[in-house]
Amino acid sequence: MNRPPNRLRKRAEFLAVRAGEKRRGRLFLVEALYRGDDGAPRFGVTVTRKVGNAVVRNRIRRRLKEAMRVHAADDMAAGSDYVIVARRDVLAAPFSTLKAELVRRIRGTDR
RNA sequence: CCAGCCGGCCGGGUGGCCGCGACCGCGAGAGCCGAAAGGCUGCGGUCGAGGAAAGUCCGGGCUCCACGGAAAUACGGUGCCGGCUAAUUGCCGGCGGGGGCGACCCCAGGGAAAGUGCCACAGAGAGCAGACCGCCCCGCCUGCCAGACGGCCCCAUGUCGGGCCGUCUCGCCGGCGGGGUAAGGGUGAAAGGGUGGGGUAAGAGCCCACCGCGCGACCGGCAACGGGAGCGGCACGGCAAACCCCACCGGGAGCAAGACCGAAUAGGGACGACGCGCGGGGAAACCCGCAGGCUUUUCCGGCCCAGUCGUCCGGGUGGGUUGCGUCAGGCGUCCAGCAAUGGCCGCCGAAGAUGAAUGGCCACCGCGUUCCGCCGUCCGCAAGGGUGGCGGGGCCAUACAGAACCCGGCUUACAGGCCGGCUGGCACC
Repeated sequence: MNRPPNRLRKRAEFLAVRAGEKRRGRLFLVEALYRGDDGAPRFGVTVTRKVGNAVVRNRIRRRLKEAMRVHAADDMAAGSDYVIVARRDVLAAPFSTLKAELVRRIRGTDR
């Protein structure tokens, strides 16, 4: 549970996930795509420049990474990729709210 | 104590739990991902964002490209003088101008007497100077006042007084025409020096004194520049951030530079194997005719008609490695220098990511601010106020902002705070 999940590294990988299922939420949008194998799940974070300057974007990405690592990693389905498109509200939201929202959206497809 | 000026510095700390990246050591030499190149996985230690990492505005290193050297032209940049630096549009020290009582601050600060151009609006006139009002002179006209002369009339008949008319002269008001005048009004960012006196019809550097201005022998300074005997009645407006002239500097692109490793697939080349519809021309390339195929079918028209497989080679893309942090490096003593800076010696080693590490959560302390109480001190008759200390409570725990090849500058943003020097006031000794 403590090991951080694998990350998406290439722009092509992010673009591929855009074709998958989209789940909108108050704090962020989650895109999910089943790759077709049963390898480890991966995730990535997208924060556009519209959200804020570099400090703001870094902080949002780090909070989401930490929330994924600690609370939501085990909820991801094997063989699936997830992209979290963050909104500015992630910056000020309490950490407990953030992790609850993440768990809810990640589990969304599993049923 | 109050008000202010300048310079330098900091940009929360400690701890706990869970994580991330790089390097080094140990272990394993095994497994996993990948076609390959290559990458990942264990344990321990060390290190891990800023004063601006920002804007990407200058300068340099480094890399590649171009180029015989050099110079010139074009284009771009810079622009008081001297120094410093690898270098600059940077920094330091001076000079000049402007502001402030002062500490100090600000300045795109070469040439307008090489030339061209512009100076809107307003105003009479704007670089040729220029008469709108005003002032003055001359001429003419109307009116008024005064005087002189002449004529007529009144009566109290005067060496007196009064009235009317005409002519002339002086003055004044007004009008018209001609001329003088740049002192005044008015316009403007700017109106061809200022003040006073003389002078004049009125005025005017027309003349004089002082101030200003220009030229300037000579003196000081490396220079910018400063001082200045004497001379000149004054001529020369501003804009070069309009063109321009002068002096100096500059080849271009940038780490997505560049170097290396290196697939699948498509395409290129070499070799080999199999194959190439018929006829004519031609050495061949190729051309013509017929046959065949495609264009839904017929005609017409158009197009196609030699490759396929195997091995090897070379280039490029995705991907990966490198470039990549030991340097114009930091700190300190001493020396030279007003300083920027330079030199000697000693010590230290300090981020290296690439959808991009340096984090998440929490506790305590502390800074700040505000309120209450007590104590000291100063002002005050008092009420009250200023200031300092201690104790307690509340609030907040934070600004601007995230390395992306490196370095030196500049500019911009910034909660809160610390230190030093200086100036002007007030009080006390």
